[in-house]
Formats: sequence, C-alpha cells, structure tokens
Amino acid sequence: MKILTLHCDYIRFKPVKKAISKPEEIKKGAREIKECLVVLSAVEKKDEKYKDAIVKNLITEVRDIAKQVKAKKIVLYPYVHLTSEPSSPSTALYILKQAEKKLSKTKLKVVRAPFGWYKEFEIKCKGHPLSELSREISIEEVAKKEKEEIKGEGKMKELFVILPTGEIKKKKQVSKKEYPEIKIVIKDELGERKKEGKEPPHLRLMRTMEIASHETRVSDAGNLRYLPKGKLIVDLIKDLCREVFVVRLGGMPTKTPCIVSKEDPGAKWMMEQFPERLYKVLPGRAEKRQEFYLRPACDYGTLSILKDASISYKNLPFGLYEFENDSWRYEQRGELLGMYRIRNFMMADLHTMCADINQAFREYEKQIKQFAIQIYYEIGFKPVAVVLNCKEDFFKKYKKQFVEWVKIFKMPIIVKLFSVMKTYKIAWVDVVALDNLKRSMEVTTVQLDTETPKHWDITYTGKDNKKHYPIILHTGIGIDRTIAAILENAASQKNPILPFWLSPTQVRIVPISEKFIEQAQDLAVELNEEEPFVRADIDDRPLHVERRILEAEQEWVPYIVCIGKRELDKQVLSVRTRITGKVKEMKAKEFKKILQEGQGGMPWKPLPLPKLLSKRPKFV
RNA sequence: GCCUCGGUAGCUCAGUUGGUCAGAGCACUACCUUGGUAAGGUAGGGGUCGCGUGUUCAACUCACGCCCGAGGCUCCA
Repeated sequence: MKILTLHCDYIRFKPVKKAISKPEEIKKGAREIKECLVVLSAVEKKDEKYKDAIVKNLITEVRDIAKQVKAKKIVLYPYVHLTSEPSSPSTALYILKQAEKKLSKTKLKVVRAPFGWYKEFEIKCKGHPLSELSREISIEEVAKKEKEEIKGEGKMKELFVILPTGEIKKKKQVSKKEYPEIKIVIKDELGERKKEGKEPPHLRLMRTMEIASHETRVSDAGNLRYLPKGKLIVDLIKDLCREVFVVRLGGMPTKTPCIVSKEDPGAKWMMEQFPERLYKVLPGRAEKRQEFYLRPACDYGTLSILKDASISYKNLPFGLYEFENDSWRYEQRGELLGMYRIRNFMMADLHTMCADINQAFREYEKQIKQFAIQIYYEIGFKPVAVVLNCKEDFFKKYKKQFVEWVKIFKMPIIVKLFSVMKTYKIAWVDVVALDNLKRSMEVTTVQLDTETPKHWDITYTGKDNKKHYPIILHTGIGIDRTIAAILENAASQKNPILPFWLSPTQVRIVPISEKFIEQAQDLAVELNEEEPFVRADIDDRPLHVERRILEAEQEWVPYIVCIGKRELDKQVLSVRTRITGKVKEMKAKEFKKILQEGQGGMPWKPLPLPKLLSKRPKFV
C-alpha cells in the first residue's frame, strides 16, 4: 500500500462520475474539510493477503504523522494512481473502511472520501517540511515495527506493590496516607510525574561551583569537562565505590579497553541491540581497515576476561569490578540533559558470576542490600523502594523468593511485569530514593542476566565435570548522575551545602590581615597533614574580612576560621559553621573533634588546588 | 531525530523595527583602604554580538543552513 499525506489548510471534493461499475453509494455531495491531514492512498495487489496487518500499520503510520504535524482531522482519500498494481476494489474498500473505523476510535476526526468515483478536488497544502510525506506500507514494515516494539519497549503488563507486610496490592489499593513515598515512586515509574518545565538546578550549580561544564569547543555534545573541584568529588565517589564493590562485596578490580570491536559474536550480539547508540572509531591510517567502537559499557572487556578464564564451580560466586572512567553512548540529541544524560559518562560496575539460580538469588539480595540500598545513605539520600522490572514467567516461577525480599530489604517492592523484556536482563532491580524535596531518583541498579553467557559462550565446570552456563549479575552506579543528584539535593536546603566528606574545601582559614598569614599557614599545615585530615585552604587575598567570608559562604565551605590578634591572645579559633551561620570560639582540639565526626570515616583526599586563594585562577 | 525557546566581554544579561549602539553589573589588572564574620573606593584592559552562506550601498540586527544549550515529544543495555 502506498500513501501520500498532505497537511492542508483545506480540501474540497465532489464526486462527479462513476469510476467502477459498482461504486460506493454517496451519502453527501461536495464537502470541504479545513485544517486536516489528507491521506491519499492506493491499496496494492500484494496487500490482499494481509489486509488486517496492513490496516494496523496504516493507522499506526497515520497517527504518527498526524501527531507530528498536530493535525486533528484525517481525510482518507482513495487515490489509485499512486500504484501501478492496484488491488481489487473490494480489498481497497475493506482496508479503507477498517482504517476509518479504527481511527475514529482515537481522538482523531476521520472523513473518508467516497470510493469508486471520479472526483473533482481542490486542495491547499501547507508547505512546511512535514506537510508532504509519502510512505510505503507493507507486511515487511509491519514485521519490522513489531520487532522494534519488542526490542524497544516491551510493554508493561502489570504493576503492583509488595508491601512490607507481605501483602500484594495493586497500585490503586496503596493508600496515600500510609505510603506517601511509595505513591510518589509509583507515579514516576508510570511516567506520570508532572514535568517541571524548568531547567534542573544542577545545570547552573555544576558551573558556578566549578564542578563541571559542557565541553563544546573540542568535543561532541554531551561530553563534560570536570574542573579540579569536580574531579575531586569524582575521585572521592570512586573511592567509595571501590570500598563498596571491592572491600564490602569482594569484587576483583580490573581495567579493560575503551575501544572494542564487533569481531566476537558475543560482542556483536550485544552491540546490535543498540546500534544507533555507538560511537564508531576509525584508525587514522587508511591501511588499517578494522572498525572499532567506543565502549557503551565495560561489559565487553569483562565478559572477554570471563570467557578466557578457567572457572570451577568451587570459585563461584565471584565478581569482577571496574570503575569506568569513560564509557560512551551516542544518545539522541534531544535526550541529553545536564549531567543526567550525557554521551561520555562514568560508571562503577560489578559483574558477578553465579553457578545457579539459588546462588544468584543470594548474591542478588546481598548486593541490593549492601550496595544498591546502602550507598544512598552514604551520599545523603533516603532509599524508599525497590523497583523490580521482571519477565512475567520468571516472576511467577520465583514469586515466593521475591515476596521474601520485603523482609530482607525492609522496604516495599514495586513490581513491573513484562511479557517481553527490553533487553537480555530477565529481572532488573532499581532502587529508588527521595531527596530533600521528595523527588525520586535512581542511580543504582542490579540486573540478573541468564542470556549473555550463552551468547558469549561463558561457562564454568560443575561438580559433574560438565560445562554449565553461569548467571551473571550486572551491578552498577552512574557517577555523573549521582553527582547531579547530590548537587540538586544540596541546593534544596536552606543553606545549601555538600556532604562534609565531598566538600572540596572543608575548612577556610581567613587571616584578619596579612600580619596573620603565617599563623594561618601553620594552622593549614596542621589541618591538612595531621589527624583528622581535612582539606583546609587560606584566603590570603587583600580583601576585607566580610568580603572573604561572603565568598567562602558562596562556595558552600562548611567551616570558616578567622585568625587575628584576639584568637592568638586567647589561644582559640573563631569557627563559623555554615549550617547554623553562627560563630563560636573553641580550642583547636574541640574543632578537630567536630571535623573528625563530620568526616565520619568516609573517603578523603587532599586538596587538589593551591592552598592560597591568591594563587588560584577562577575557572568560571 | 521532531516541535518550541535561546546563544552579545571570562560570567549573568540589556540593546539594535538594517546605518555613532558595542553596553551594564560581577570577574580581571593597577592604585588607595590594614580590615573582625555575607559585597570599601577610584581608574583601566577586555567582544568578528555562536559559525557559514545569501539579500543589501550597508548585517550583530533580515533569510536560509549548520553548531551548541534548555523545554516538550520520542528515548534511555
């Protein structure tokens, strides 16, 4: 079937003469329809076998186009001249009538021009780029669309909640009074959250706080550059990830290449799931023919290691950990957003091989609890729900196990069932947290995968001395979006402040005049190089005290210490605390105790900037 | 990728219905101020008005194309 769509100011037509022996009866004579999408259509011989599939695809196509051009009225206009191989008139009439009937059930208003008549007509086409489109509708198209649907979306069949009591409730049965936070999460999971329509605050903050900005001069869209303060935050989070994945969960650190090829069938299979999201890399020398791709995740290298390894059931379970300083996904132009959706991003990933489903479940639970939930507390968020995206049959088979989860995690499980999953992950958990403004966010994920080992031919030797496919857990956290979330959460407070351990400057020392710079230096050395280590710097610029206090506050410095004659005489420190905005005199020992508590054993790194502010350039 | 809005100094922005319109504040530099917890004063340097093409005697201003950012779709291993 061929169609030509015209977005029109108006169309007028009037049947004049019979074109076939038994044309349709005419109900109305001349008609005029304004502001409409005219669909000139010709049904072809090859369509006769698949009438209903053609109708289905026709309406999808027409609805798509109508939506794009924002047309509310459709005029179905038989126009056999688009093809040289027309179908029988009865087939054509059937398809048009069916399309009319089905389109009428949508919000579109449909008019069908009479079939089998020569008509005079007048039309005024709008002439914008989308106003004229021709489409070929065929059974292959139908098949392709269906395939895309399976791969692209996988329609959700059901959403329900397993409450901490163990009861299973549909979304409507969850009371807002009792579980207000769960209601928020459910809404978001269903995509019902009201869009704010504003720029997210982290966009401005990431620049003004000298954390990161878009690199538009020498790179592609969606590539960030991190400034020293931002890089420090990245490194601290990286240390935390290592603590969690290596020390806490026993993952073994690895590092694999950033460019990968499609040569291996496993890699090829994986890449072909999202071919449009790959960055291609071409070697500079022409004689090198091989094409590479920037890795969309570290899975390729990690799976390759697993494929080469000799693995006994006695080794299982075990995990390989990689901090991905760089991974790339060529996201669509309109999808890019600040630090949330970028093309070059950082992730921390753990891939765990498990012998069987029971072992996988035990690991799954351990990782969700000790990583996916726990890490939110460590970065200052409140985790409120575990969201399980699961293949329907898999859930039914292991329902008992999943219901147990509410006891293990002590939070509700929101279950979304799919007849077909979007990817090769069969059960996919995201943990959702709320920030200070009760906005939901998800940065951690644990996914159970039974398919990848088969495609990559990754096996282990079992007790029976036979090869078995393991189950792989993919566990990860997106670093950039975590930082964005931390920034937004920080900004939502009255006195915006980063968690103490992530504050680039933890203590700012302000000498009252240049006479006291030396003493300030001594204090800075003491704080930076002795227990409890903190990042302290000195504002030695010849500005008035008020001014330097102002700037320290604008930088969200948690503690400001002034040094002058008074302090030296009394042997105390004047400490201004950002959270309270109050100044208190205290002994150095007392201050250090406060700092130690603030640090709370979280990762620490030295100041990545000159200690003297007079030596620092302004990056923004 | 589609629709909408935007891009003028390092930053935040004003402005030009095509021609004395290259502007402000902050930042930066110099000098004065030696100060006590959120902005001390004076002077100065700095811009191919995102990029390209076209229309015009004349384009920062108009048209078209492209790049970049945001909002809304679509989407998100």
